[in-house]
Parts: sequence; C-alpha cells; structure tokens
Amino acid sequence: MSTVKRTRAEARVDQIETIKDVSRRLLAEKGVTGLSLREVAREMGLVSSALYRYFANRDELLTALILDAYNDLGDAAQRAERRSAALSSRRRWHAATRAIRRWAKAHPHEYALIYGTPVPNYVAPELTIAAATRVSGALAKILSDDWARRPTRKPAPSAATLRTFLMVDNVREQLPGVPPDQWVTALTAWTMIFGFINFELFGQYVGTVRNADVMFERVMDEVADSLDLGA
Amino acid sequence: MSTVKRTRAEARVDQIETIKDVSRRLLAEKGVTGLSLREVAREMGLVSSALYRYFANRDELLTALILDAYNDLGDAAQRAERRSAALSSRRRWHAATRAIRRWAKAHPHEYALIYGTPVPNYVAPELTIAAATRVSGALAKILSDDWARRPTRKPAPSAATLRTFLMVDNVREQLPGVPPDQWVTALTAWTMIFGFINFELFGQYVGTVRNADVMFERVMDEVADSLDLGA
DNA sequence: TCGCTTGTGAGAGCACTGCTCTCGCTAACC
DNA sequence: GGTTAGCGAGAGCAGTGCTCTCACAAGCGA
Repeated sequence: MSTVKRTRAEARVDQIETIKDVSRRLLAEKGVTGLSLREVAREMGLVSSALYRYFANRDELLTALILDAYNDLGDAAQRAERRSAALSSRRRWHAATRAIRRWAKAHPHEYALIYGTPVPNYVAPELTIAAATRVSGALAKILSDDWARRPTRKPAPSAATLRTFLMVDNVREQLPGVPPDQWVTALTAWTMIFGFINFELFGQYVGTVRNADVMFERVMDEVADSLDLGA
Repeated sequence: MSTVKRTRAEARVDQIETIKDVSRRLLAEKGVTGLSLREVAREMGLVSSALYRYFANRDELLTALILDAYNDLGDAAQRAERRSAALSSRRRWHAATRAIRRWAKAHPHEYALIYGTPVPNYVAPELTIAAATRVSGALAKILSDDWARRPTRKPAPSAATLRTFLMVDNVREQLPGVPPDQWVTALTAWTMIFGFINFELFGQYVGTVRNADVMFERVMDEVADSLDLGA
C-alpha cells in the first residue's frame, strides 16, 4: 500500500480539497440547492457527520467555494490582462472581458454563487471581498495603464461631487492614474460586464438576443468607446 | 357567522390568494430557501398536505409568485411611464427607471426571484416570459415615443448585421419607430438598469459606492445620453 | 328532496436534509 | 510508552417536500 508518510496536517488539507472538489462537481451538476453535505460524504465513502470535522456547517463550505470561485475568476481575468499587456488598451479590454465571460459560461453555477442571489443568512466575510476585488482589479489595471500611456485626452472637469456618492479613497486606489471624472464611467463599465453576463446566463435575453457572442463583443466595444480606450 | 354565500370556485381563488400572500410574507422575511410549504400551512392553520390541493408542488407555488412579481414590477414601471407621458423623454426615462429600482428595493426577495439566480430545475413557462416583457415594454415605450417626437437625429447606418445576433422581429416589435442602429444601445441600457440594481442589491458595490441613490441617477443620466434622449 | 360526485382537510408515512452527540480507534506528540 | 488530539461511525433530532388514504361536507343533477 502506498502508505506515503504524510503528516496529519497534510492529510487534512487533502481531505478538505477533496471535499471541495466533490462539492464543486455536485454544484455543477445540480446547482447550489442540490449540493448536500450528505451526498458529498456519500461520494467520498464517508458518513455525513465526518464532514463536520472539516467544515462547521454548510455555510462554511459554501464560503470556501465562493472564495475559490472569486479567486479562480480573478486568476482568469488577471491572466488575460497580463498576457495582453503588450497589446492596445482596447484589445486588452476585450481580452479581459472575454475571459470573464468565458469563465462564467464554463462555471455557471459557481458564477451564480458569486454574482447571483446571495445565499440567505449568509454574510460575506472580509476574505471574500478581497478576493472579489481581484476581478475588478484586473480591469482597473487596463484602464490605469491606458491613462499612463496617453495621459491627457478630454477636458477633465472638477469632480468634487464624487465624494458624495463614491468611496473615493477605495476607488482611487483601484484606479491609479485615472482621472476622477472617469470613475463613474469605469464603474458603469464594470457593472455592464456583469449585467450582461447575468442577463445571458439567467435567461433574460431569451427571445431577444440570438447570438450572445457577437452581441457581447459589440457591447464591450461600445463600452470601450465610452472609456475612450485607444484602438 | 359570516357564512357569505360563496361558490366553491370563489373560496378556491380566495384560498390561493391567501397562500400567495402568506408565502410572500415568509419570502420577504426569510428569503426563498426559508419559504416552506409546511410553514405556510402552519400559518394558515392547515396541514401541509392541504396545500397540495392548490399547488401541485413547491415549484408551482414559486412560479405563481414569480408571475406576480413580474406583473407587479411591470405595473410599477408602466404606471411611471404613463404618469410621465407629458414630460420630456429624459424625465420619463428617469421616472421609469427610478420606479423599477424603488420596487426592487422594496421587494428585494421578490426581485431576486425574477432577476437573480434562477431556481434550479425550474424552467420558466411561457406565461412568465410574457409578464417579463411588460417591464422592458414600459421602457421601450419611452424610446419609441421619443423617436416619434423627434424622428431624425443622427445618421443611421445600415443595420443588416443585426440579424446575425438579434432576433430582429421581436426587437422591432418592442421598439416600434426606433431605428435599428439604436437597438443595441437600447438593449444595453436595459441591461445596465438591472446590472446596477443587481450589483446594489447583491452587495457588489460595498466598499465602492457610498450613496447608490445619487449614483443611480447619474448613471441613468449617462444612459439617457447614450440613448440621445431629449432633455 | 334524495343521493351521488367532487373538493377539501387531516393524518400517517417515506425519503431526504443539516446538524449534534457519543463512542471507539489510531496516529502523532511529549 | 503513555497521553492526547483528531478522526470516522452511528444513532438520533427536527425539519423538509411529497404521497396516499380516509372522512366529511358542500353542491350538484335527478
């Protein structure tokens, strides 16, 4: 037998990883309500109570999956952003948004977990917020780089009023180098990406949009226009 | 006793209405997963099996609630659209989008039911699609009216390619009088409204947007710009 | 008015869920 | 080498959706 010398801690992380893997598979197959601790245990040849050694309750398991999903999607967006670093801002924008949408379509249930209806009685811990930032961070990077390359463009009106409805410190941190009068546009663009994917994945475009691939490219191009991204 | 003479059919619709009312209350209090047939029955002083006389299963009850939600929101949007009929297109746009957002914030769980993650294993019947159309219909009316008032504006390039990714017949029906080159912008605007509300209600703006009221007005104004709505 | 049909609610019961608690076993640590 | 701490099994509780049978009564046609 491959009684590989493993410390208890190693076995534990292995077990946790298996639980999450099985959970992800069940999640993909039957959606979030079809994900039951008992079935996960059954698939692993365990009894349900054993799982509580690793996750205090179902919510905690969900939190772990949510965290992983944010990170997975964040990776995808970041990879696209970095791989396209040498291209034009517009191409980078398309690359990143495309990567986000591709991930969403490949993992619809995980996407729903993070961008759909929040699970009830569930408050996202700090950790997930940080992970969530990585996606928008990748997009923000593209905008910041663009402004670093071509600093002056439109007239930039004063934006003191932004403070009344934005948390300007946080936004500035995300968008270094991007002038304040562009912030609303940037947030709008960010919203638009996920508004589109939500509508597409959740069936709101049925009867209206025939080819979402083409539609998405086109909409993202218009969004790039609004951001004044260089071709 | 008020043994009002009621036919059996009348009593039945009353009972159905009560079930939906109680369900809506529980839905508002505990979210969709907290809505259980047993508890509805308990609140009504019935035994759970009795409910199955009126709804074949939980999904059917949910469908009824979804339908009502679509109609309720549709009413709100349509009322705003009609009440503002005499105003400028831009004011009408703000009135309608504001009404939609207000309804969403007043009925967050019902909103989540129709614009959040779809309930698993649940396929929306034709009826709900028709009801869903009423919301976009109210918005579309504003655009159509605007184009009826000020027919010629921008140059209107040919839009034959639209056919490749839009179901043009359905879109044209929704947007009579609006030139095809505006259709994508219109769909984008529609998407934007619900993208924003989703992000707001589902917590994605936490840490970024301080005052969503102001932000919404501002974003909707920019959307109105993109639609070239007359002030 | 009588008798039958049909709608209704109660109750028991099945299979499932999340979760708790106790029990032994065993691997790791002092 | 003994102790401790982690682990999995198993029983059990309270809850869920849903099915089926049974008794009752309202409303219908004859």
